[in-house]
Amino acid sequence: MKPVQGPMRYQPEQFEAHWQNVWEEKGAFRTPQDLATLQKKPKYYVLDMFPYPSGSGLHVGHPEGYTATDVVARHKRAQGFHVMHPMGWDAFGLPAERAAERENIHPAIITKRNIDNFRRQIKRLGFSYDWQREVSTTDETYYRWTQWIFLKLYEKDLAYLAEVPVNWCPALGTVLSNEEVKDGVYVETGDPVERRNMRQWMLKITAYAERLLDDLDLLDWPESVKDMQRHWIGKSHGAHVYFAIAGYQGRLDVFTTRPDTLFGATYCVLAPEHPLVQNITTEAQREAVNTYIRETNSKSDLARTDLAKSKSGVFTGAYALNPVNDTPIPIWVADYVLMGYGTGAIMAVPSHDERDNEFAKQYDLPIVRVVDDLGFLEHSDFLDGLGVEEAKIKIIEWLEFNKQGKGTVQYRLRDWLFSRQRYWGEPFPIVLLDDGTHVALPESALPVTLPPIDAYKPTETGEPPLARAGDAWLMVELPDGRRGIRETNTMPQWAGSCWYYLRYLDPHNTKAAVARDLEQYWMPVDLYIGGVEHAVLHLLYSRFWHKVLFDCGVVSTREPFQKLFNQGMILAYSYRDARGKYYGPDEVIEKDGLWFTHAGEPVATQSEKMSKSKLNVVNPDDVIDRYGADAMRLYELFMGPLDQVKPWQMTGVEGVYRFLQRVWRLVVNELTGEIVVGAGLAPPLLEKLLHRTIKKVHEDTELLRFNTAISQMMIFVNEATAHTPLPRSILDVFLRLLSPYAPHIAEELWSRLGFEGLCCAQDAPKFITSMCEDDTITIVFQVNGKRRADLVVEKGLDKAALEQLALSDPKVIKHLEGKPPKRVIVVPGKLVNIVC
RNA sequence: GCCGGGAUGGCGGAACGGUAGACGCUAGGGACUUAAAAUCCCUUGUCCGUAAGGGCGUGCGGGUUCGAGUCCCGCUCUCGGCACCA
Repeated sequence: MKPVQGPMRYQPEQFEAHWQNVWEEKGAFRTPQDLATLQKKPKYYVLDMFPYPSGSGLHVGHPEGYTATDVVARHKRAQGFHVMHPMGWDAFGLPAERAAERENIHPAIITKRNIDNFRRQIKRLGFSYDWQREVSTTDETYYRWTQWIFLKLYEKDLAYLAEVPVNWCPALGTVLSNEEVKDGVYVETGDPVERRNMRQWMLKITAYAERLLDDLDLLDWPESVKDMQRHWIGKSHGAHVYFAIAGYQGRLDVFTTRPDTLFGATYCVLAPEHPLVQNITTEAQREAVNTYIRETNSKSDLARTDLAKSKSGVFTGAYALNPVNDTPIPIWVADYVLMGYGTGAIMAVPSHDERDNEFAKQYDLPIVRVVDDLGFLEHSDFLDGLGVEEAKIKIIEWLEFNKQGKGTVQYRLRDWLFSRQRYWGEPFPIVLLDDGTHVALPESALPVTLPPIDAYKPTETGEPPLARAGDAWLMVELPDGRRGIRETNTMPQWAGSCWYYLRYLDPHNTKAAVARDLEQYWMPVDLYIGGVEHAVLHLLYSRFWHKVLFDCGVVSTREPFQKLFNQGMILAYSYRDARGKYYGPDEVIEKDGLWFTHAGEPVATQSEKMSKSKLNVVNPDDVIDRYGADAMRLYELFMGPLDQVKPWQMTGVEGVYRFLQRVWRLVVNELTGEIVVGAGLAPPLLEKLLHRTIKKVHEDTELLRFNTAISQMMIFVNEATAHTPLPRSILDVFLRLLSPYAPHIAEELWSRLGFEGLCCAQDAPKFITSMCEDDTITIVFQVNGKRRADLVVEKGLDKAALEQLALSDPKVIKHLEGKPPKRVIVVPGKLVNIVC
């Protein structure tokens, strides 16, 4: 047959949308809601991380994880599971609010516009989501339950108002949580953050620190993500040590992980914000201390971090008394000690702590060694000669016995700053009373909906935007007659994404966040795929809420996400000239491996994160327009292992597109459109290859090794092409195998071949083990570990026979060079290695 | 600085301790075509050689093993994360 591309060639644009409509109309991916039906099959819950529908739409990085979960979802359905595979929108948040400000449109309208665009783009890929379960955090029917969960937190005393130093971001006009700030800037935008004291809502995540840490062991997560969480929680064992202060009544508590080095403490340091500073500073030092504190306060967090290279501090004039020997040691103030950790005060042991050492050298403070090179205590009285661990135990006993301190556990984790001074978020179901107290609204008052306001910015007096709402919204009369004003802060964006995986299970329930029996059937999430950027933020917050809900009896599992998998970022090639100016892919040409602008100027090429400023963003719409959704899906997965960072290459899309064309030609005559089906049986070798392919695709899909699964299907199609026309039995099996990966072409060819029903609704093909094995095998002959020959032999030859064959092989004889074999290693079915 | 990944052809990547480079791309050659596109076939790690064949090859240096991309020790580079947390 002449391989010509005819008029009836593979044209995905002619049928992809059609099949998407058919799936939707027939409810092919709708998951039953009725428990009796559900319980007839095992369940599988495969979840994508909740996308934020941004104004710029999707780029090709987004659908990587979505394609992976979709293949798994379709695969599991075909394996006989009820599959939960939903999609929705984490749609509260700043960008929509800023766009609203710019365009003077309500953020809800911006949000709807963005969601519509995201949904359209996602739907074009033919994912098997159950769209009847779509949720958006911004819907009243959704955030009603976010508020309800907040009430649970409030009831359990896990939500409280506190005057705390917060991360205030002037550019955003709001506070941020610790997790959102790094090096003094907001991690998302790089806007600087400063420290302020404000009265804010906090969630007591620290009360769950131990469980959040321990239960990580139950999870099938990447070890790196668990490590990041462990580090964030930052549990450390140590002791509080109480220092008396010369000439002052109060005492100074310090936290140390090295109580064993107490005899080496030569000074103490307080954080500049420490309340004792003002009390203990002597008159002689007061001015110097106040000056230092003023300087520190004026430094931004960023400057504090930058200046970390050199330490600074000032002497308070006061002396602490070392509890073990009453030695007076000076108390300093320095900003290398943080108020937010431990007690905000330390005992400095410059001999065994790098930071203290640097400080001591800078200010000429004494350094006393108390642990020798072998790790034994010295100059430490009753601790002398002990190892560090023994000494720790002994000194803690001593401190506790003498009431001079106690052994403690300290966490790095701090409570979660939970309020934001923005409009586009969930209002708190809280009323502030005249007397300064606050009360939670009853459940019947939910939802507290967002009122219309005239502008999405703070008031003249610096109050949050919600303070602009009229009295009708702001003023509340409680059932008992008391009057108050509504809380005008809103919840952070993380709130809605903390529990969305539960709402998908029962999205239209008006009586509960999720029905108990459905929750029990579906939870936990079996596979959760998303980017590593949420390793701490979302995944820690979400686990915390889940545990609270567990304690409330709302959920039945200790952890929400059993298996987590991080997809690697997709990069794209960018082109930059010597001056650093970027060029788009259309503006450059390749010549002998080097790249030039059309004007002939050389440009350097590198693969970088996609961004508008680098002119290297690839839009899935463009890819689908040219190659279709199936090619897009296949390429997303064929590029390489899912968890690896890898660059997008348009030529690679052409490769999988050509593969799909070959699949097409297995069934359709491109010139006439006729269906090409042969009579009789397939050649036995092709049949065997098919079974091996089923096996490999099945195994690789289970292990999320999609790239090698696709590669195996390519091998099959390359071979099958040589044997057209293929019998129906072969096509039947192969199309069902291909369907999870390239569902549109599978459906189209399935239908053209006149098979019953929808291809995506069929059972997965099964392989026969005996069919996966060859009758003959190739045995490799090695001489001294080097491959010298091979031989095709029957299966099942024993070691002696294989050894005989190897020793009589002419090439082997040649390489033995007449030397007698010293040793022969025979690996049946594989090789023979002759050592001489 | 600390904690994790990673390093294999021109490129993306394959390889239960057992034939390194599957599959795809790119490039070159050929077929088809008036021509081009598309498609199909062949070649494509590198060096020597007309060939047959052979040498060398998985970031670097050692080691274990009959045999190492794979395991161990010590480095280099690179990408993430954390970073005055006492």
